[in-house]
Amino acid sequence: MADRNPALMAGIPELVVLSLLADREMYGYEIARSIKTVTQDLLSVGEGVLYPALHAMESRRLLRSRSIRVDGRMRIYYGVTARGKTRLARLTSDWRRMSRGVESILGSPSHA
Amino acid sequence: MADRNPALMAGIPELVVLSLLADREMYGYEIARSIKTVTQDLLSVGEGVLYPALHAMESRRLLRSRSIRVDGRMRIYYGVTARGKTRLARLTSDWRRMSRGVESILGSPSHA
DNA sequence: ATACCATACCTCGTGTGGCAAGGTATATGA
DNA sequence: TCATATACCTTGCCACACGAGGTATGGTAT
Repeated sequence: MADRNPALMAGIPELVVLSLLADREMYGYEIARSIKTVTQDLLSVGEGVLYPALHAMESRRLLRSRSIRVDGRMRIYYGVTARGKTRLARLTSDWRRMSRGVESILGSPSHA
Repeated sequence: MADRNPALMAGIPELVVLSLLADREMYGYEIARSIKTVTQDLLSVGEGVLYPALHAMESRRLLRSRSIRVDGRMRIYYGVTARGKTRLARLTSDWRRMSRGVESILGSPSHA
């Protein structure tokens, strides 16, 4: 995992967390591992970023949570609310727009 | 132009400015306009972001500048240094990695 | 018993960096 | 004379990623 460009990561945790949870409920630790495995280590969201993000998203009503005790360990499962789905759609749109914009500059030496 | 997502824009100005200037020298005001036209309004970097960014990049020796007086108005042309080219390569690589990572999550409901 | 690691949650302090809102000044056209 | 485009600039605020640390449990190896 060569990366670590904090600036480029801004806004990404919210987007990928919403996207993952839209598919199924997950708990924090699981989300962190999922991001690594699904992206094949292209992305990684540390716990110092993930947990505060989850709390912020819950307080903004994008997520709801429920605590479950499994094998003596506590897990907090998160799911996406209706508001969260709307937010996901918006973020996805913003991301694609941005991404296309960047690619249009990276991929075009004007050669004029 | 649809609205802005400040978080997702983080790191982008440095990348696109380096990319544009790698092609040819430009001055600040021109860069701002170019970003809009080249991306067809997908991206926009305001002057409150651009000028501080240019100064920061110059002090980090990624850019060099020269002032020229044209039609009574001053213009400060910026060009990319060798260090800047290295930085551009790095940022481009980081961006593509990140972008692929995000797409791999957005484009894959696990359905498992 | 005693390490040790994986699981599973958490917070705090620091630094980077986008952004709006302001400012200065010149040339041009109405 | 007034507005608009050009062309530069700074300040203050705030969002956010990150590393480094902390708590606690269960299983496994020594």
